[in-house]
Amino acid sequence: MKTQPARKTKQRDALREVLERSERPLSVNELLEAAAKRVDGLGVATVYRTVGALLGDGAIEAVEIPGEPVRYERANKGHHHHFQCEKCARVFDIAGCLENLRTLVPPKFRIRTHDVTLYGLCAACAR
Amino acid sequence: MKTQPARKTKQRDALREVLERSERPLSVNELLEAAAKRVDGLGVATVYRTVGALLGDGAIEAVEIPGEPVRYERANKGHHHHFQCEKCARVFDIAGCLENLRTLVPPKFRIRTHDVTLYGLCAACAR
DNA sequence: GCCTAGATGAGAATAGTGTATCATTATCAG
DNA sequence: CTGATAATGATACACTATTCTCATCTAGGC
Repeated sequence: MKTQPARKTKQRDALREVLERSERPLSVNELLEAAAKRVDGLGVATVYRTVGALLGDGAIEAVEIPGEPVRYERANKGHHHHFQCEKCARVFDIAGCLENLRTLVPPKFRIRTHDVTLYGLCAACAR
Repeated sequence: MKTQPARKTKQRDALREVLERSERPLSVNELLEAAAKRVDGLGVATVYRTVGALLGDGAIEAVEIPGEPVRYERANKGHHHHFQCEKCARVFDIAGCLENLRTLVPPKFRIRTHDVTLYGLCAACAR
């Protein structure tokens, strides 16, 4: 998988912009759907290719939740975690993080990263 | 998916026992591999069926980590989370949990559950 | 405007998981 | 011991997510 040699196209612009403007992580399908409104006939392959390139550039990051398709979001949001609504299945960012994680593991274990995902109902679905 | 009408077989015993004795969550393949040592010719279908029944009984619980096959572990361990070694890919239990999660989400959101997964090197791989 | 290599889109191909089918085997009540 | 029927195992099938192929299109240097 090599870096895309760069050429400005409307499909890439559309995808980049959708990702840039979204306040929550989007799956490939959500991306396709949203970007297809701007570029007619947009295909999945292009979405995958562009997402791959953006990941390579470090412009976006993957958000993985078990049993769910991978979602992507802007990389410049700082450390945060996610919340998935059990009703509408959308994923939201949540600010902040727990910092006493180190204390949880046995002494010889080395922690490099961590994921925290909360599940429940989002504001819209909770009423 | 209905409850299995119960009949004692060596394959079920083997699977139940492997799960019972394992100190860490096991995937279907790990289960198959481990139980096949006791019951020759054990098939995947039986593993899936048995796991399904045990889940239904509440005897085991699913442990899901993004991009990884689902693992299963005894349900009577109490609340805890998991650690995955980035080298050997095994998953370990970690005791304890962060309790100030409620403070992280916007006020209208309702939290029902949460997952915390740490990644790094296990004691064996860290040296 | 022309040309070429990069980019695209449609669909085929792949990979990983889990379920359904069905002939055979084995449990266990009587 | 025997028979009814649940359980098994091999395999086909279904699904989803992602990659590949390749003919066609197009951005952009000249």
